[in-house]
Amino acid sequence: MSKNPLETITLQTVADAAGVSVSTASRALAGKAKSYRISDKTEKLVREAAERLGFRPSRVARSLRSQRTGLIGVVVPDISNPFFAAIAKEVTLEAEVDGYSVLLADSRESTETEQRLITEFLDRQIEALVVCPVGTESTHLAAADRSGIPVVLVDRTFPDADMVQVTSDHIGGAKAAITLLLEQGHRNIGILQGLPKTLPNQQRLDGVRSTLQSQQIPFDTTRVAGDNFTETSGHQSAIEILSRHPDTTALFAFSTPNAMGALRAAAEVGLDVPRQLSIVAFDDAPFAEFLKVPLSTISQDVRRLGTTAAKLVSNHLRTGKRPHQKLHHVDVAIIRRLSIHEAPTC
Amino acid sequence: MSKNPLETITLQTVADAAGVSVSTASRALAGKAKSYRISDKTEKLVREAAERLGFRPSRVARSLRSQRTGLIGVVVPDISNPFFAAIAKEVTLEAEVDGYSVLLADSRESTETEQRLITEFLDRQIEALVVCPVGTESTHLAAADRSGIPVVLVDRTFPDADMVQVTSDHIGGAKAAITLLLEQGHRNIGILQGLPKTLPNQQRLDGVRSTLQSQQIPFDTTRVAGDNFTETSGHQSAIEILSRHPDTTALFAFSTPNAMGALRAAAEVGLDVPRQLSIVAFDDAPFAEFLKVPLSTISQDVRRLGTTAAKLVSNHLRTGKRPHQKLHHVDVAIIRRLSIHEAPTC
DNA sequence: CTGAAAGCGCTAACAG
DNA sequence: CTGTTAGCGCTTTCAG
Repeated sequence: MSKNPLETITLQTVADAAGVSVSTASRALAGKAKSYRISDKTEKLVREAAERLGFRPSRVARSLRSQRTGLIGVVVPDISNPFFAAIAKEVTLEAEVDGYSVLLADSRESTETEQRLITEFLDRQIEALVVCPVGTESTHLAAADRSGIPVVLVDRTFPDADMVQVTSDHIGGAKAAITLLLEQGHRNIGILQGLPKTLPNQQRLDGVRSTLQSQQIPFDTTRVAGDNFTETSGHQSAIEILSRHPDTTALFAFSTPNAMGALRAAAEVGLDVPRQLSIVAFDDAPFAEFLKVPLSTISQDVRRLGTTAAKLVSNHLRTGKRPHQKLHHVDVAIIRRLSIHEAPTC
Repeated sequence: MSKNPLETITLQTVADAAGVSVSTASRALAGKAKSYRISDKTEKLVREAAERLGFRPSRVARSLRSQRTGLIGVVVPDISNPFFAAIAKEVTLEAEVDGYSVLLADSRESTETEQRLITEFLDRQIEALVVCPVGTESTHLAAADRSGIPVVLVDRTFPDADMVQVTSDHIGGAKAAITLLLEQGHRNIGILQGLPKTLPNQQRLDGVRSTLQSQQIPFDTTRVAGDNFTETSGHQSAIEILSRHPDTTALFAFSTPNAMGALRAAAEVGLDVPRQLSIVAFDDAPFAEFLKVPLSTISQDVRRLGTTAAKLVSNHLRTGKRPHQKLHHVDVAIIRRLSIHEAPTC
């Protein structure tokens, strides 16, 4: 081990090289030469020494001293899911602008893991936290919130938690989807739901229910199936609903994968989409229009969700004030493609 | 500001509460009670005090003292791209197992940004770096490599840089794609390439060239077009090749978006896929089988790329030894779907 | 078995 | 205009 101990260039090294004290070196490099009335000559001396030696101040030491790490924590259930990746992207870019770095963690859809990861991040003195929570328990999040740092919840929110939250207009989106189907004469609509426990799922169900009831159409819970936002769940629940209710003429899938599963199921059962079976899905995907049956979607503005969260965090960080508005809704867009067809008149 | 200064629970607080010195408290909590022969009673006292006060050791202080941050940097060109997101995911999960956290950054396909981000990460004393580099310049990466920490390059690698690199078998994949087409009687094959400067692109071209030549078929560079891995590039280059060489019966697209663009072009020109025009694409996508024309693909094992990189890093970190093998190739899978058809006999 | 003290690299209050 | 000193919270000698 011939590791040269001189290898680490510290402020001391620079100060020595410039023939000044560490404090002067620190001030000169921190751009405080003016306010401390350091001579131009000295400043230049220090700057040159630093440059020459390739001095890079240790952010760890700086963090300990200043109690500011410049870190923002981001915790999502699955970073390989494009939806969460997009959110992470926006937060990352916005953070960078303000000189912050992002600590990323993947909770793997586990509340426990999420809790542990957040604790670890707090140990690292993150200055803000953006999380797409898993599950229905929000106490650990509330705890983080009370720790004083900005905390923003995205997507999977908690209606009665007094926290800053950003979410799509799930109720309005579901309403739009159902309205689209009703307009085409559909009355027997199956619902392929995602993770039942999540608020987005519940709100979409609420939207469906209220829209149907406002049209005097009963909301039949046996026409709802599914337990996840996956292709498998979509496939199973489509099979289930279609066999239980052969009169079904339309399906509302709560995610694109759910819709893909439904497409597969329809093909297996021998139903033609959209002539015999219309499909509309929550969530857009870049490939929706290239599908065999271009999919009509209620598209979430993912980037907007991300930028909104990022702005809330950076504003809070800059001003030191919590945002006045707690709940933030981002509009959804209705994208009509071929997968919705007039209801077959039997 | 009634911010209670007692709010931060430090080791000192715990030591005081337990009636011992900070050193004893530190040792008791670090699980070094045995080796320092601390009495069971004292240890319990400290543990209980810590528990009661909700003590959480500051990782910043610990990092400064131990010179170990437990941070791994991950830099990718675009985290919202599922390919890079998958890599980030694997590294994140593996890191977590070893108690590391991941600093994530998005270079936005800019070498400059990448360089700056890496420097910032180095300032934060990351202990390892995983990067999917942008561009053809690898000097800043080599610099990071020389800094002594494990550095692993993924996907966009540099053939002659003496660094640890993980990449798909692009040559073998291209060979497989061309072989598939040759077997179906295709002789006039167009190539829709991606970013020409990147090594994956060059290697795929190499694979195409050598495969054709081994079959005594000339490699005609006028049958190659394209400048990016995007849908737009795929569309334009397909149009270009098809008009320049109307005898083209098959296209090899270097990315899924390239293939999508080709599909669009084919539709515009009035060519039936796959009857009149076969298409095979590098890179798989989860939706490939649901497309109007299910796409045959040479599928990269993205998770494998990620886990390989992650393992290389964690092994290096654990053992302190650089891996013996520098270049790591991950096999590709050939997925036959309907988009390849026998060459039309004219 | 335990405590006192030094120091990781930096910033800032205090003192010229 | 600049230097000395203290201290951020922790770990680890060195002394008992």
